Amino acid sequence: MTIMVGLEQKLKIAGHKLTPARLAVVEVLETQHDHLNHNQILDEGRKLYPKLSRATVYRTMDLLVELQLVRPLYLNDPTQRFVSAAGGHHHLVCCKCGETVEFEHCTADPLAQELAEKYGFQIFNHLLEFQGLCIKCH
Amino acid sequence: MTIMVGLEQKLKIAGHKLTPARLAVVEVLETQHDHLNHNQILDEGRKLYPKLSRATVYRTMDLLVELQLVRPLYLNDPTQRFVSAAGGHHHLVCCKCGETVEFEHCTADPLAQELAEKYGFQIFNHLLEFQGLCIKCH
DNA sequence: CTATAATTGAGATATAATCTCATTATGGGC
DNA sequence: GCCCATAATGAGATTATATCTCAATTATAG
Ligand SMILES: [Zn+2]
Ligand SMILES: [Zn+2]
Ligand SMILES: [Zn+2]
Ligand SMILES: [Zn+2]
Repeated sequence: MTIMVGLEQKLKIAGHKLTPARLAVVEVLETQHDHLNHNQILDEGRKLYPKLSRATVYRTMDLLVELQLVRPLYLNDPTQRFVSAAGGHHHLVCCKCGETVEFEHCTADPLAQELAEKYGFQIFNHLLEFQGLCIKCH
Repeated sequence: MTIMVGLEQKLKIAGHKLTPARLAVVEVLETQHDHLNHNQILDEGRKLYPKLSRATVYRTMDLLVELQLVRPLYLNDPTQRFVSAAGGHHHLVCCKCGETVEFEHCTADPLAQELAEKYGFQIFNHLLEFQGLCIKCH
């Protein structure tokens, strides 16, 4: 999640303690790829800080979600995964084999504007996910 | 999921047996509201067919997903929920209180076309979800 | 009606998420 | 630098969700 820079700063500014456990989690998010789930964050985090506990991973991710630095996402298995909360997230998912392609070009922003006005929402980001069959599966 | 008509027919056409357990699940999907999870389908289904087992609910939903009559979705809790696979699904979700608004107008279709060509996907439907704060939470 | 293969239910098992509570350690105040 | 209040932690128990196993049942074609 290399887009996720300065998580440490942001935690501090928000008045939270910079404990080794949190720093390990944050380090993982900043250096590893996107879409990690709690277990993967735990495993990677323990390489940096072996005492790291599962509960702390869950708690730290809750905190980061609350601060809107990160957001949860489900792909093709029943675990919650995390991506940067900045900007949109765009997937093409194959219903059969689960292959996932990410794409960049997206037309959601004008719509976001419109919806924000219509419903009084303040919109930060979005997920646009297309389901279908990949080239190998049809 | 009142859009979901004729599930029964479609199961039969696809060569699957019309057992009372399946009929109960299908009846629930056709008469209750959207976004039910496995547990809710089980509870409702048992009102129609008390012997209905949890495993059969999971299996039937797997089958309906495979036949692309229904598709899974995660909202603000860790349970898989189901909506009609027809057309798109469009949400505005409040990160704080979880309030979910559904909207209709959507601009994803031209993009779907473009992506289908670019990546060789055959696209059936999509999910467009905006995250933000609802009017009460900001 | 019968044969057969698909389907089922019950419960065991596996995996994911949450909770509890005694212990530890950060960071502000001095 | 030291102390203290309080936030934060870790270990393990608990709960919730999902998957698997297998003997028994049953829908349907013929
Ligand atoms: Zn595929
Ligand atoms: Zn977008
Ligand atoms: Zn919906
Ligand atoms: Zn749409």
